[in-house]
Amino acid sequence: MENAMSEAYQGLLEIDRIIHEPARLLLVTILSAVQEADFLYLLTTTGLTKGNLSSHLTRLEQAEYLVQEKSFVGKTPRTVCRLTPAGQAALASYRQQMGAVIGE
Amino acid sequence: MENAMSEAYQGLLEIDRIIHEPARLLLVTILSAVQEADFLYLLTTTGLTKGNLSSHLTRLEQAEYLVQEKSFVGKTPRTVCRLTPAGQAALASYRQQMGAVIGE
DNA sequence: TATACCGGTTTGCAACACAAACCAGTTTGT
DNA sequence: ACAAACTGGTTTGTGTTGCAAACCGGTATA
Repeated sequence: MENAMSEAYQGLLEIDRIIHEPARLLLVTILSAVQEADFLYLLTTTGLTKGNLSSHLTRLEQAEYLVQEKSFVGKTPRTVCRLTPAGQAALASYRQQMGAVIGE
Repeated sequence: MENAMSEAYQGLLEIDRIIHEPARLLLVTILSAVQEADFLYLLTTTGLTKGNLSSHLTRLEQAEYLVQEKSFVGKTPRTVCRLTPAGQAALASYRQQMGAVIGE
């Protein structure tokens, strides 16, 4: 039983760090709920600074967990973000792993 | 509902980083199950390197989440670790917060 | 007397989360 | 018309920290 335990929990050491970071977990959790959100919406709902938000979005984009689509609304720029299937899968997997550790 | 959501999840940004770190979450999870464990037991069950294990234990000790009691068994040193009440409380609180986010 | 092990700790470094400074463009004030 | 302030972000600088490797005092082995 102790062996079973340690094997079940050791997965923690390989958990997805991209998602595990609290700010990004917050972002992907929000995005998984609303499908689509722009920079300013994420800025106010998360309370992150602009710099932080920008860099976390970039990191998630590099991981191909989300896409940022840049456009103009009238004359002001607008960035809208959406999770990719890979991002949704990564979040689902993370939830499952963490659920096993903290939960039941 | 979106407001309720964002408020519920924003706590993520203040989550306890001491516990949140995977290696330490693994350690406190194990310790919460077995009450007491020595360095070598933790070394083999976690698969951490000695250096890593040592520094994470030190960090948890500084946070007063665990105590390390050093003694000698015959002529070889032995370090046994046990969670403090504060440590148990911190883990319980962490589980609750993360459970709320990942949805159990 | 080396040599290798034991039970750890300390050191060195690359990664990174964060905030502050910055930037191109637009609107507002005078 | 010109400057100042605002908008929607990005880039830069820095302190922290997670990690592995080197190290350390002691003990058993050859």
